[in-house]
Amino acid sequence: MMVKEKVQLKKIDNATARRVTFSKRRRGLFKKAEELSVLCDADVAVILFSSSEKLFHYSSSSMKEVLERRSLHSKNLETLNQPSLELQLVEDANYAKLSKEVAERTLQLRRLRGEELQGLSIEELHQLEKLLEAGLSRVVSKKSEVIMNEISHLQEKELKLKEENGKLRQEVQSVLSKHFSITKPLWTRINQR
Amino acid sequence: MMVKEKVQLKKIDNATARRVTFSKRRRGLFKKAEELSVLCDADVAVILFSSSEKLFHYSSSSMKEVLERRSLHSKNLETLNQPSLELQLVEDANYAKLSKEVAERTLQLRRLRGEELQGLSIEELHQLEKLLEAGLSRVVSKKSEVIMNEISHLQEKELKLKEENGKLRQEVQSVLSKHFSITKPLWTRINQR
DNA sequence: AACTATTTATAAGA
DNA sequence: TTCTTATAAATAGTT
Repeated sequence: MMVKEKVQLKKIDNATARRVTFSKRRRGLFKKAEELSVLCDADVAVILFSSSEKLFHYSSSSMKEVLERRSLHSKNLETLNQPSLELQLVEDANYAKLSKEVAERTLQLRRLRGEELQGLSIEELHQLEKLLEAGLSRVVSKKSEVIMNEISHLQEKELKLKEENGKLRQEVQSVLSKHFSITKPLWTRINQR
Repeated sequence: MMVKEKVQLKKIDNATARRVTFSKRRRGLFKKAEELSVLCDADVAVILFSSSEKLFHYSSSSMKEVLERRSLHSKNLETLNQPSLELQLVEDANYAKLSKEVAERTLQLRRLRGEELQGLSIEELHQLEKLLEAGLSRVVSKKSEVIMNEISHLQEKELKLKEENGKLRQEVQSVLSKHFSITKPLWTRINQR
């Protein structure tokens, strides 16, 4: 169909449809921006990020000039530590995105700890439960694995030490018995240590 | 006239008409930007200067604070718009901090899901296990609570509906028995519904 | 990417 | 500026 009815102003669920619409409307938006800049002699800049974080931008020729003049100017002045408006916007947008991510992950962590559960539906709580059960099961089995490894490692060590110990005793006994006379009872006491 | 023919893509000569068109198309452009940001989950910023150098801008939520801070700070875009090196460094530090936080939370989330467990000590695995058990217990009990609430809510509804139903049957029975003669067996059948 | 029925934007007039 | 309305332009869903 072709625009059968008003489009609902909400995020398009289907990812493919969303990408197509983004592409079409982006071109439309840039075109409108261009027309506005020409018809009304205005300076226009449009900067946008797709949901996949890809950057697109349009700027009218005079806006470009302004931006470029500015960054050239600042380069001439001193170091190049002053980013262009455009670049700055990109960085700022990234910053905002990061903040959002921190907030999202923090909330999810709190929920996994069993906090902030008010308002969740039964289905959402169920999902959380499944996630926790799966995680718990993996953690427990990893813990067992590590513990078993540790135990067998210690057992090996013990064995080696016992062997060394035995050898040392034999050497000491053979050396001492050559040069000194030591009674059997003394050997018994030494070997008890 | 009302758009009798295609509009020529050139600067509008008449100053009044140009201002009017600027105002109308500016609103149109901002609307399109808003729609794009909502429909496609994109971040959008539009900045424009009228031919009289007046500043206008639109930005979707995640770019908003940024752009607004900027335009407040630098009413005077030509001169005072560049942050100091010092300020820039502070911002960079904040950015680095945020990145680190995102990374930390992401790792912790993955570990709670039972991923990325290699290299953890027995004690750390044990802590993780305790955390998951505590979270699971809280989530399960919250789920029970929500389910019990839902059930008692539904039971209340059921009760009300049954009461209403009973009243309606009585009314119908009383009206009908006044004006018609209906046998007991028929009532029994009706009441079985 | 092209098509097209609809919706949406908007130029000029009031 | 705002409203109206005829017309141009954009575009959603399909091919």
